[in-house]
This record gives sequence, structure tokens and C-alpha cells, in this order.
Amino acid sequence: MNDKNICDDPCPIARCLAFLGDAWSLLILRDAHFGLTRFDQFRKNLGIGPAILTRRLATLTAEGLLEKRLYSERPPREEYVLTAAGRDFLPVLFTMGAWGRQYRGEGQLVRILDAETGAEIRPVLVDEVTGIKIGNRPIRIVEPDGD
Amino acid sequence: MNDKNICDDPCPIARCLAFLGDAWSLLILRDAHFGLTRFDQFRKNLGIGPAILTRRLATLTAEGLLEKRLYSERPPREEYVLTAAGRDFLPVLFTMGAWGRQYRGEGQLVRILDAETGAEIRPVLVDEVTGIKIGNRPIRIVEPDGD
DNA sequence: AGTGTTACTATCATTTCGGTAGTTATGTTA
DNA sequence: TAACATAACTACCGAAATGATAGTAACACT
Repeated sequence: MNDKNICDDPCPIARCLAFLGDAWSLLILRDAHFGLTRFDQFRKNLGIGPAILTRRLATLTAEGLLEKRLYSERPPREEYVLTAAGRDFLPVLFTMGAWGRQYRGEGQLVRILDAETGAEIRPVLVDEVTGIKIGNRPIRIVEPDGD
Repeated sequence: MNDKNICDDPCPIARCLAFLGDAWSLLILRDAHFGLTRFDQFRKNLGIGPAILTRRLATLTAEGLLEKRLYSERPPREEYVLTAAGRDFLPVLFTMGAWGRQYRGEGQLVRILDAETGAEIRPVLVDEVTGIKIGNRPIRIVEPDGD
């Protein structure tokens, strides 16, 4: 799993996985979407070791999904907030959640509601143009021309 | 990252990540969706070591995303095919791909077309009931009742 | 001065990874 | 029939990553 190789990969899935291919990063992003911003909030909520958390936050920041923001000058304290790229990662988390709910849904699960209507959100991936669900039609992969 | 702990986690995203939280597993699933079924096909296409591939395939099989199928009796040879749970994982890969295309799209990328119409597929995650894009409305998380 | 808070860094045993070589069971070729 | 090829692995080992705990830095509060 070498980041450099993967970033040259013409597959957009591989590009995404180049640095987001581990569970901690995705769980950190999940928590960031649910409102957490500070080191100790992530650490306590995830039960992750501080060294690993530091490294993951640094990667997510370097890759532009999180941004450091000073929230106190004295003492100097920073928090991590989602960037546009980080916010746009939400669909990935939702889609994973939908799969987990369907295939690993034993027992009690967290529910995700529309904050205003209170209706449960049921995410479905569709084609933007046709509105047809992804997976219902055969697909064809086209490799890019040799440079 | 202990599987047992995470499987008790009430978050469906964490449940999904419990065993799918690494890049190789997701890339194997991607290749399975693109038609690969055999050990050596995965190994050559991914450039993954055989020991790791064996472990990942075993996990994906044990977790019900892939299924072993005998394709030759003499010599005995098995291949790996997607189950329903594996096929339903496609939206996760597509969503990752959409993010990768938008934020890591430098240079040439693979394109994914509808096999019949030839139109490029543009995946969007929407709420099944309202049709509104995920991310456009505030959400509320509801923890399950304490058993 | 002593304690608490927040965001880390340092250390180290254990685990996992990645790469190469070898194995098993068989078909194919000379 | 001996040698080679193929497919799907297993064994091994050095390197890297992980996880857990302890310690540090910069302050505020009492």
C-alpha cells in the first residue's frame, strides 16, 4: 500500500483509498460530521491511542479533509474542523452506514434523522441524470488512453 | 481496532468498518465487481502479496461478501464470486469513486459508463423518500435506548 | 505552590505487512 | 515418463504499524 503508486492509479476508488483506507480515519471523519472537533473528544469517543490519533489527524489535515483552527490563544489550543472536501465525504459514510444497517443490523442501532422533519433518512445511490439506482444496470469500465 | 468491540457498536458505519476497514479488502471488492474471480487475477491486478490476499479473501468469504465456488474438479480449483451482500456493497465503492474523482481527479481517470447507453454514470446519494441530496439538510443522531 | 486541562510526544512490546520462496495437485509437452 | 507449466496457496522473515501507557508543555485556577 504505497501512497505514491496508488495516487497514479487511474481508478478514482483507489485514489480515495490511498490515504482513507483505514478504519480510524473514517471513524474520525464520522465523528467530525457528528460535531466533534477536539483531540480529546475524538480520543475519548473512539478509544484510540494518542499517537495514532495524532498521525491520523495530521494526514486528514494534510490531505485537506480537516483544517486546524485556533480556538484559544492563551493557552494556545487548536481544534479540527471539516473542510469542503471533508463535508463532501459524508455520502461515503452514509453509504457505508446503509450497508452496515442492512447486513450488520443485529440489535440496537443508532438512527439518523432529518433534523427538522424527524423522518429517518434512507440513503440510496442513484444516477444523477436518469435517477436509476446504482447496481440495477450493467456497467462498463473504460480505461484512460495510454497518456 | 478490535472486531468484537466494534460489532457491538450501535453505529452502522462502525459495523461496516469492523472488517472492511482496510484498503485491500475494498480494492478486492472493486475488482470482484469488475469481473475478477480468481486468486491470481486479484494478485496480479493488485500487486498484493499472496499471504495477505489469502487472509483478505478468507475474511471477505467468512463475512459473507464473497463465496467460494469450485470451477474445476481436476485439478481442484476454486474462485471467488460476489454474494448479494457483496453486490450491495457496490454503492460504497461508487461513492468513494465519486469523491476521488472530484477531489483527487488529476490526470487520466477510469470512466464508468452504462453498458447499454454508454452514458457516464454520475452517482448521487439521495434520500429515498424525499429525493433530496444527502448533505443538503441538517441531520440528527439518535442513540438507541440503553437496552 | 499545587492541581487540573488540553494537546500532544516518547517508548516499547506486539501485531501486521510485504516480499520471496516453497508446496500441492494436477495438466501438458517432449 | 520426466520435465515443465499452472493455480492456489503456505512458510518464513525483516520492516513497519499498532496499541497502551507514561511523560511533557503551556497555561488556568485556587
